[in-house]
Amino acid sequence: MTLIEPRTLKGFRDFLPAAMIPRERLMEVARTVYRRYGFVPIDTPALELLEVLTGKGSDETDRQMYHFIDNGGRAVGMRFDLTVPLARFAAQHIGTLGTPFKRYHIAPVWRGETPQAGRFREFVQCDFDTIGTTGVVSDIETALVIHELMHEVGVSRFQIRINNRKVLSGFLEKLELQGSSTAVLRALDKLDKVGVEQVSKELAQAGLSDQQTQQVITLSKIQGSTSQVLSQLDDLLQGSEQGQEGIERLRTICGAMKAAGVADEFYRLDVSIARGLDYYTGVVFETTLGDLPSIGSVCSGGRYDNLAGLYTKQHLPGIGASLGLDRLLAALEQLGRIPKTTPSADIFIPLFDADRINDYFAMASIVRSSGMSAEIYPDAKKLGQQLKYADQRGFRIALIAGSQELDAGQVQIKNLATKVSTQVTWRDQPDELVAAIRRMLDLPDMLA
RNA sequence: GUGGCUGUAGCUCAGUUGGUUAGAGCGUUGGAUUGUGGCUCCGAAGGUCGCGGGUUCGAGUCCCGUUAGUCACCCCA
Repeated sequence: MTLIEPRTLKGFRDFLPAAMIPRERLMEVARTVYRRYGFVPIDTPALELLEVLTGKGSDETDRQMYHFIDNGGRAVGMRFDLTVPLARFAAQHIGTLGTPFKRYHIAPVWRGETPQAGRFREFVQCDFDTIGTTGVVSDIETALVIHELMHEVGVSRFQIRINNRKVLSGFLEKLELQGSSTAVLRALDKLDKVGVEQVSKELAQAGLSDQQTQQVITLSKIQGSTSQVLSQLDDLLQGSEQGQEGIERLRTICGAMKAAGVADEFYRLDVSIARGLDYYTGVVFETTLGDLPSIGSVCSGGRYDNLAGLYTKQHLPGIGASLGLDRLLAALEQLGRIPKTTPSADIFIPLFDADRINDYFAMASIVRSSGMSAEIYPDAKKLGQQLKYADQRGFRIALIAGSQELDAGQVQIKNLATKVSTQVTWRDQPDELVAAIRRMLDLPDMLA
């Protein structure tokens, strides 16, 4: 019989424990931060009817979507983000949920695009959105959540770049360029990457006159402290009601961030941030890592006017952002920030004497009820080999007991890092065992 | 979807102008007088050189195709 070569699909990956542990940690961090701000969890199916998913999508997302005909003849697609499912979800349930509604959603999505570093065909997004309100408080909260997420994850250098689509639209309106807004925004979005010259060329190709191009470039060159940027924008957008509205909101957001204790280095007003997606209408965010900008944005989002217009007549404005968990993880890995050792439990119990498994299980049970984790080695191998395993897995304490100790109701508690060990009588006094382990863990680490 | 680079053991790589049975380190595994690990020493397993075709007396090495990774475009988390 010929063997089937075991492999995963292009852009799809397995996760070994060493990768899965930090991955779960990251999800836990995201959950904790979201809950801290009053967001509640939801989940939706991986598969949706194709018409639900393609409704709003651009040609690009349609092309990247996995879809097929199911056994009942229905056209079905796999979700490529969490926002479209949210829109459908909101249209169906907002009546019972009420507004404002703040939810988070941590789940995998699928896109059939060419994989690259930090870009996969199956990846987890951690979305959070506030729907049913246009209040600036939600804008501020979104920025604060992003800021807190990055901190809690352990990234020390990052920058949340903030812009407002209204500033851009107001500006384009002034130049009578509303029609080519998408092209202009796309060109602006990659200013960082390709430089002024290339962007100018692209703008010219989009049908802008030399003067219009010049104006757009002037706008994109605005930079400096938040107050500097705001005053320059003020000048440039005199007479544009929409533009002034956008500037005012940015001013409020930055002021509140400062008041909330966010240091200047972590955010910046950046007019070139436009985001590709067309449905953003207000504030937009993009977060890049100071130590690895090339991997792109790890957390992006923005405000939209009408989330679920395709599915309901109810008007649902909102704002949200998405943390790219797998991209962030790829970045942390490239930066060497993923710890190598993967401790599976706190306490290791070698199977010293195969005839005394009842004693080992009794001990493990005591340890586990105290809230610590314990593992019993499955084979009665030589003690040295069992300890070697414990050592490699990063266990901190071993409970070693052969028939002699067990007959006396005792066990040896050994700190694997310091090699210090003590003897304790545990039979009929489980608290003694737990206390002795705690004492052992509190001892200063002699090797450190 | 388009183009550039890469693909040798589980991992990181070496492999000379094409020339016998393809190597190293780490890891895995067994042992070093059957109750205590990380070090050391000895031994072992593990490779259809990504896959398929071609050129050649002979291909890991050259050519073509394909697949996967990677980078750029596009798009985006």
